[in-house]
Amino acid sequence: MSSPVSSPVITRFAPSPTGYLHIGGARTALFNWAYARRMGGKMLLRIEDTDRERSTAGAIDAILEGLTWLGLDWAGEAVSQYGRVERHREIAEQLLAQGKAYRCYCSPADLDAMRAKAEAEKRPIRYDGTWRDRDPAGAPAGVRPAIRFRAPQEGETAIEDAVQGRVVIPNKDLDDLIILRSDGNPTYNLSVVVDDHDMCVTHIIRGVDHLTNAARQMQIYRAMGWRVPHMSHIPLIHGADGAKLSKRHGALGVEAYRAMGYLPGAMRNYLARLGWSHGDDEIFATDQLVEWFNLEQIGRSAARFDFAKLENLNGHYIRHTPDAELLAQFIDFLPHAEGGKSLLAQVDDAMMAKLLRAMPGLKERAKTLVELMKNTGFLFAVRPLALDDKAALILKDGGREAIAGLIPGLETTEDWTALALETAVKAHAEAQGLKLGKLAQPLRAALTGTSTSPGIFDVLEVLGREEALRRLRDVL
RNA sequence: GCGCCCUUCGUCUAUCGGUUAGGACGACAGCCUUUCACGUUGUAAAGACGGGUUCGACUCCCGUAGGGCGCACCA
Repeated sequence: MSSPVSSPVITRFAPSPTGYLHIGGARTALFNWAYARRMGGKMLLRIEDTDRERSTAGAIDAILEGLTWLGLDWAGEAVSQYGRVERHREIAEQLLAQGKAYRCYCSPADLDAMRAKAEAEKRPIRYDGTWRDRDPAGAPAGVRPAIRFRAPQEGETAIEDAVQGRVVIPNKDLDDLIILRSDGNPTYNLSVVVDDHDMCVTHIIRGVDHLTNAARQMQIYRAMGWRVPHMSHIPLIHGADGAKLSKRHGALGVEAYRAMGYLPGAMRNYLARLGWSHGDDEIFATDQLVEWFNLEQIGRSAARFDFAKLENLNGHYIRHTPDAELLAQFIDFLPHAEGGKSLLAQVDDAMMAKLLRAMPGLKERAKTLVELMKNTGFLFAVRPLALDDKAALILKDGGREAIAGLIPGLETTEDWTALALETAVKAHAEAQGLKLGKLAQPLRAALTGTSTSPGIFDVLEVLGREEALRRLRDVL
């Protein structure tokens, strides 16, 4: 039992390990985490693995890894719901003993028939209460019964929800749900209530898809005489077309976002703004989120997932992350990126130094780490460089001559720094009566093999005198 | 079919009866410029529809339409 006075806020994230941690789940976790932090409480993690058929160890790993990547930590060990089945059975038996539940001898086939009939007669599809008041003595031999909760049939059940407001559901629309399967295993609605109670959860924050369950769970809380936690049912995230999230739209595991080069900080910021707001604030650090986060400002309508905005935000985070830190994140990211491992294998101390020096120019031009990785291409490239079409054209179209004219001046440049090189090249341009672009683009083509890159003088500097001059001569 | 929920620019949202309905992303245009970006200036862009209530509705109520979620011996 929780203490009556100023009990600490305890939230929980309770995913079922039947797949990866998808974006909706990630946001639910974020809200639970942020709220717990805001209130000085803690978030627990419970794996809802009572469905032995569909739960996998791989999914559990993916969820834990996803949360960790996102920087969302939880208090204590993750709780396995399945590990608590005995306790769940105990409560089911208790309910049974108190007459608040009863044995149902209907077979799955019976129930299918019941549903089919209801559908044919255009009646709501619900359990018809066949065994609700029937004497178990008349039970068919050899049939193992399930245990059903004896739900109130009259009146209504109201949910006081911090997000949805007061939601009232007529009890006649809630049937007698099975709490213990005929094989003796508990079902979700029973397990959740028992666990949330036993774990002293004070605030439940989850998707609205659980709203109806909330009503059934409330009835179980009442039957047990337990205190009902505060509820917040947050709206779902939809795809760009407004329909259910599909793989194309973002119903990917968070590891996919990681592989696409999004920063965890940017993800947190983006996810926080999906359904929650703090005035006109768009970009805020996680500390700020924790300080501001509340339940009142969570909206009630579903939000569409918008990659363009995520990308913009991610670009902002990349640009504003200090070079060394960003480099560290980039290195961590490489193993998760397509083609990143082979690149990582080429990273030695010298390359790290180059990457660090190139980072200011690189991060200005990347919205994702994947883009940043692509833009490091000129650093990893080996001579003679492969030229793309545009670069080849630039060199063909007077570029070679421009470079030939430039080399002597570069060779004699004492100080191989962006600043000195810029001075030298500009002086040459002026002397020859050329626009800077007529020299810069050929340099870029020869130095990077492409027509776009960071500032050309930075490229020259980062590459170093020897390598840069070699690349230039290669092209003549 | 039954129940519940939702509806402000293309998208995310602010507004908690009185605003020229604000911001952000995206779009478009300009500036900056050695490319690409960044940055910067500006433009277009919204209260689903119909009734009420009120001196006054985006805001409150009802209805309609559209959308979402739920209705398993899944979670």
